[in-house]
Amino acid sequence: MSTPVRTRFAPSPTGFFHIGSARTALFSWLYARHTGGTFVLRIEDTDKARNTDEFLQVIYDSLKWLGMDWDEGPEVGGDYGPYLQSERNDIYNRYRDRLLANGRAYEKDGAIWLRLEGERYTETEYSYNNGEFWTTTKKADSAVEPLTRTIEKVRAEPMRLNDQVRGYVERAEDRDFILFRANGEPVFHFVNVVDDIEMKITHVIRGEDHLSNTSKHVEIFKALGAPIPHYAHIPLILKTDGPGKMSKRDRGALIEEYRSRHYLPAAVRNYLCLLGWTPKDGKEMLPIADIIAQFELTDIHSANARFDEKKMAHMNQLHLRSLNPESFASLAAPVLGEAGIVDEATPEDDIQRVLALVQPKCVSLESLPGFTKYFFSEDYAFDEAARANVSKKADPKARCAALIPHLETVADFADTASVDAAFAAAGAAAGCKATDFFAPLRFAVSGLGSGPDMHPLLAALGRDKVLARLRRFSA
RNA sequence: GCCCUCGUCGUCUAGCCCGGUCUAGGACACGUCGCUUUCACUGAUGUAACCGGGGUUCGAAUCCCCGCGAGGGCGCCA
Repeated sequence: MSTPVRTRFAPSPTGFFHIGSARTALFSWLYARHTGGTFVLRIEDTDKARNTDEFLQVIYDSLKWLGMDWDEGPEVGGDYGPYLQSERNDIYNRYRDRLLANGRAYEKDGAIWLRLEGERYTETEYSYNNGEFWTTTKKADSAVEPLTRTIEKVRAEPMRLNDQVRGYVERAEDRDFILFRANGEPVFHFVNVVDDIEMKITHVIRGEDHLSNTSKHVEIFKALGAPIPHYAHIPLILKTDGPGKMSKRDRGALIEEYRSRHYLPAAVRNYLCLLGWTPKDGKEMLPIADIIAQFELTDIHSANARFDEKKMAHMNQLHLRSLNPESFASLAAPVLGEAGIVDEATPEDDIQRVLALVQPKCVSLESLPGFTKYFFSEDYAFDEAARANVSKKADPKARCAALIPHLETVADFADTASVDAAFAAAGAAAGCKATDFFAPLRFAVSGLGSGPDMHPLLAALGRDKVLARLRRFSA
């Protein structure tokens, strides 16, 4: 191993934390952890008009929530700070002066431009529609007189990038571009490269939407005489349906949402890994240590992936099930408290017992309040879909009414043999299977179509509650 | 318009680099069935894909070319 790996995540605080940003951060973080390198967080807040402290906080919180700790950056410091671009103007000016001095930059219209090296020629651009200029050699057959302008172009040496994900990519810039705006502020391309140089970043891992920009960045590195880092352009996350990449407005696009819906961060992280990368051993659900151990940039896919909310939910369910009962309870109890299902007066033992009972059937913490309310209250709702389902085979009220006398003979509902006998007797009397009582019974006592296994459910609710609810329901 | 990238079940993907073991495997979703004690659980099972056309080859999902499709970039936004 030559130089130690340094990766970075460089978000700009202009909106909430997007799922695509989260995955970009994740891959950078994973690679740093895999190689024993350093993960740097740098905030690209050069666009003052769009940045807010609130969004900055969202970035920090989301990264922490997903378990991505940064070795250098805001809050933790480091040798190459400051880590907020808004505080690095002296550095940018120094690099600008260097380019001005070595002739690779010049001033025009008050802005600073990078001078490309190569043969120069002029070309006419035509605009036929909305004023955007597209270079073309032949005129379109439009009735309207086109706008025209003459621009200077350059036949520059193309960059030949050996991208870790995509292999060799060739692309040439063909015109000088802006480094500093007329108002004196540096643009993204420039600060991004300068910071990567200053922070000694060895691997730039970012979305494919930057692939075409990379030729600009390489030109800046070369003009500055700095070594070019390794690049890995990862695929984009597309909308579940419809065209284009996922945007902030799409459902499920914001990390905040999963947090507020009580998704397990480990599950979200695990799912994000699966979008664009596959574990070698074929196992999808993996602890983070295994992912870190296996993660290689060259295994990242090159095709874009569509976001699938259902698979994400499934991952969450798998992670939920795999929690030991103590962990599950410590996460679930606050959710019940927040939903008002339990309060300080609720005996801790009751809560623990219900959670232990329910964990094997639980699909999400989000659904847990509705899934457990009937344990703690007589005021539980009856699910209409479940009612329709239960009513298909037989009238649930009649079934429950038929069951009551048999259950009354059972003294203790924890006595499974007696409970079984009661079901058998009821079945014999009604001319149906013992299990035919289950669905109506469950619906009567819980208002739901599913829940814990029948024996433990009856035992947990107890004889009095079960019979009272049955009587009320069948009346 | 120009440039870059990508193209295996509805979705995420394995296989592709090093052609035959692929009548293309897994997962999610969906359908069916079982568990003579049910269900959002669990087990089994089914439907379903190599974008199209040429070429190379005894043989192509795998290599080459051309189409087509998808995504991205082309800002004094980041």
